[in-house]
Amino acid sequence: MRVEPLAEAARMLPNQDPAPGAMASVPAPRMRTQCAICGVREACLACDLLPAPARAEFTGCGSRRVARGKHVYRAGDAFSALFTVRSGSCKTCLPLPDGREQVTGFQLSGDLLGLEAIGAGVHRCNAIALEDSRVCVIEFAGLEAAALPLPELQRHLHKAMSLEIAREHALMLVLGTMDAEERLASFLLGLSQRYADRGLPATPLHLHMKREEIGSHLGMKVETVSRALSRLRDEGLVRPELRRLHLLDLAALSARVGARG
Amino acid sequence: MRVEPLAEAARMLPNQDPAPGAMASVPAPRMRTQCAICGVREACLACDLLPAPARAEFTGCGSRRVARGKHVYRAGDAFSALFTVRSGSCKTCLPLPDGREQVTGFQLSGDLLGLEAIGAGVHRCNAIALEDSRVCVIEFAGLEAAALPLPELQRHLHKAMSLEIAREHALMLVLGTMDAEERLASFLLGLSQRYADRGLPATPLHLHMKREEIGSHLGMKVETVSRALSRLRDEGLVRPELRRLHLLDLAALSARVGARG
DNA sequence: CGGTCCCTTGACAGCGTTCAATATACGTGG
DNA sequence: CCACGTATATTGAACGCTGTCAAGGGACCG
Repeated sequence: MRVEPLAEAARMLPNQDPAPGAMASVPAPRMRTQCAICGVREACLACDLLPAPARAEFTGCGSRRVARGKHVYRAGDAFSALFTVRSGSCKTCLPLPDGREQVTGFQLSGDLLGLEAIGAGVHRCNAIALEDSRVCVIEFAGLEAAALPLPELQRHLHKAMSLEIAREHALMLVLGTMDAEERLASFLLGLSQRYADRGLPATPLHLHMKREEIGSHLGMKVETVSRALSRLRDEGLVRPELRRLHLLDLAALSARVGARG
Repeated sequence: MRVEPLAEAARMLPNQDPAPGAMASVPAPRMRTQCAICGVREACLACDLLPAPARAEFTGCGSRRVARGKHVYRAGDAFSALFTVRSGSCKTCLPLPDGREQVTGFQLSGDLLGLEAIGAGVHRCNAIALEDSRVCVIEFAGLEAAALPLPELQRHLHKAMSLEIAREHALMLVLGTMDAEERLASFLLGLSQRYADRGLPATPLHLHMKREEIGSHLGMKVETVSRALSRLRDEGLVRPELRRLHLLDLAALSARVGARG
């Protein structure tokens, strides 16, 4: 069992984060140059943990391109596979009866998609690519079978699911206790941290999602997102350039999240 | 694999719930008269799914009394075991640096506690009994080991975790899109449904938690909870009697949740 | 019986939503 | 390459809901 993801997980959780209040995320698996099964760059859940003999048998793993705006899966689809984001990024959103949607999360490379569907056997949210992306398809039946003789793989799956739960607890805290500026600061710090985890520059960060999608994720309207962003800009904490955003003062952003982080 | 929990899970999720908008919950396992291992009434995760031979070896399961207001575990505790509520009820809450708390959930009999700690190896929230309760202690190392040769047990665990994730997505929707009355109506409908799942009368329901705890869970202040409750009372939808609450019009409550459920 | 905790209600202020207008970026087709 | 239309982002003004502050009543416990 690699230990880095655990350490990252601990850091990302409330009260222990170096950037207090930053929204927790499922830590990215340490990147490798190539997936042993799919032959695509970077590692994924199954590829990374299956020992060589099992890998040869585990054929339920393949990669798939997803163009910007296209679905990885739709609410209502029967559940059969998990996905990991290999490159690009996605959003997951619960559809509402009136046509609106609640964005439940944004996924960067290495993040898992579809964990919410194992229990019911049906996907409950839409997963949509925010940019041209590539996902790894992991047949869940095969994964479960492969995990039976492999404690390491089983533990990895359990941890990924548990971290997702912890991440959502942190988001509940954001939605339940913070005002607009705090929510936005928390979101930006978390995103920056996740970029850094992946070896990308933590600033400037490229926002692949619309303001409206950020708002849906944070429980705010577009106008409120824009206004909060403008206030953070006026205070010298960030420099927004549409989809590009410079973080100018991480400490001040953390302080802005304050006692609620 | 029993099928009832699956059906229940599907019902509890957005867009498919018989009480639209009711907050989703992890369905209670179908009750049995006695746990085969602990000898306590009702079944639990491990007890119910371990075949007889494995059961004899699995000693990491025992029950524990928890008095009202006492902790099942505390934030910061090392993770070693999951818990199921056998009787009574609990709350889980994320502590905030300033001493306040965010209630992440209420657990009734049959519900699992501690799933959020598997990933980090450390509990991130407090679990506190709302009334004199009894919990079943399930050593996680033993459970994982026991699950290795048992696909059924493994799947059960995966489903429980996945349903927890789906439940929290639904709560994010509540926190992100609903106003005070809708949140409260959704909460009460969900609670009523969970009581019914356990064979208890769906109304009147006994609220073991304080208004303040309901508020923390729903992202509202005590006064707002009280006011929203009074409005629902004035409209003839509920009849509150302090900790006792009659649901007078389920259909109207569902309608109140409206298009957002 | 007194004290504390919990719940409810009122008045007011503040923040976020709503409605509206404007500006800018992007995509499409000429 | 330019022109146009659409989508996205920002900003302003007024309204409404929820938070805040304050007071009072009632249940439970020692």
